Amino acid sequence: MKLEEGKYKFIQAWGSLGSSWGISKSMAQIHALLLSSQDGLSTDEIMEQVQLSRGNVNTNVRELINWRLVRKETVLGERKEYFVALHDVHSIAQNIMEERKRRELEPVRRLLNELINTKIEGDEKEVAHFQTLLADLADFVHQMENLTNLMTKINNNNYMKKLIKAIS
Amino acid sequence: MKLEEGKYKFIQAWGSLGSSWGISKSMAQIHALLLSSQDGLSTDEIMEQVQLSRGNVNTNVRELINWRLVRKETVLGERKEYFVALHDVHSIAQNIMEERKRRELEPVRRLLNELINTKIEGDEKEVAHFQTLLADLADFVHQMENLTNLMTKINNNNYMKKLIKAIS
DNA sequence: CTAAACTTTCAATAATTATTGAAAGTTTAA
DNA sequence: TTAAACTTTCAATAATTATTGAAAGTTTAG
Repeated sequence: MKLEEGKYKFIQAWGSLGSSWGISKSMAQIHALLLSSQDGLSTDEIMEQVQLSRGNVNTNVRELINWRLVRKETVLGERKEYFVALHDVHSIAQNIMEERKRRELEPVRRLLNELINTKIEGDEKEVAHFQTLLADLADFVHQMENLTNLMTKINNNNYMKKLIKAIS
Repeated sequence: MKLEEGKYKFIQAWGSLGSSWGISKSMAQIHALLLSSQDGLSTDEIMEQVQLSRGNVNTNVRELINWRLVRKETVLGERKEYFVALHDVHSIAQNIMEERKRRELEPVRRLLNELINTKIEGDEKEVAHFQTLLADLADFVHQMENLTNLMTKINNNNYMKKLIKAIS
């Protein structure tokens, strides 16, 4: 298989996988393209290689920058911006985990805290059940946050990585 | 706040959070309703309480059953089916992690393995970069799987839970 | 300044995904 | 059997989300 063919396959597949990750196809495709390119690419190069509109590329590249998965790079003497992916898989993983924590866990925690701090009236047994549910969920969120932190530790520590493997 | 109001709030909020989890709003709402009800509910009761069509409730309840988050229950002498949520938060978490592993990680692994097992031709340096990327991603997927397994262990082991907290 | 070379925005549109509800299917009691 | 009491399916439709592309905005060189 030619390299171009491999990259193409990777980009397309990453795109459709993106959907099941709750990430837009374009964003995933652009990310895959930048991951597989050692050097940075310009907006026009991205547009051409993944066949997307200028607006789409602009929006999704900026979203990738928000996720800290891509950064801008400028070449001395050129006006154009080039975009380079973060290539270290551990850092990629860490940034994705952190972003997910922020997007998925924090809103849940806000909701739970709000309800936990409200006095609830009604049938004693049912109220107790509901409050137990809230407390358990809050506990779970907390545990997930711990796990995310652990993940970060693993990335920075090969010994930790082995420990995880050993106790898993 | 009245219990009904609290439940209602929880159900609505869980529904919109569901979207950011890549789960349909209806499924998340039904799940929230069943979680907050100690006893099982029939299709008609669910329809009424979350204001959804029969088809929608049927589809999403079955999806919740697929995720192992809900089970059917029958009452002796009644034809109707009742649906009960799994109420143990640790088991819920475990089932969600496993389902996500199956849906999100396994397809990635398939893709990576396919590309890793293909001979790729092209500029030596670029091929090397691409293959490093594939290998790194495969390693990451593997690590995520380990982490999921660890999660399972934590659920079943309070000592482990403390250990995680300690090393995080 | 002005124009060229870019980047960003956003209303319109397309694509995808979720939801409905009526019809078909199934099970059980009599 | 038949009919009542359910559950399931699925084509039509609605709702949501992603994408386009042209216009507006910004920056820099001359």
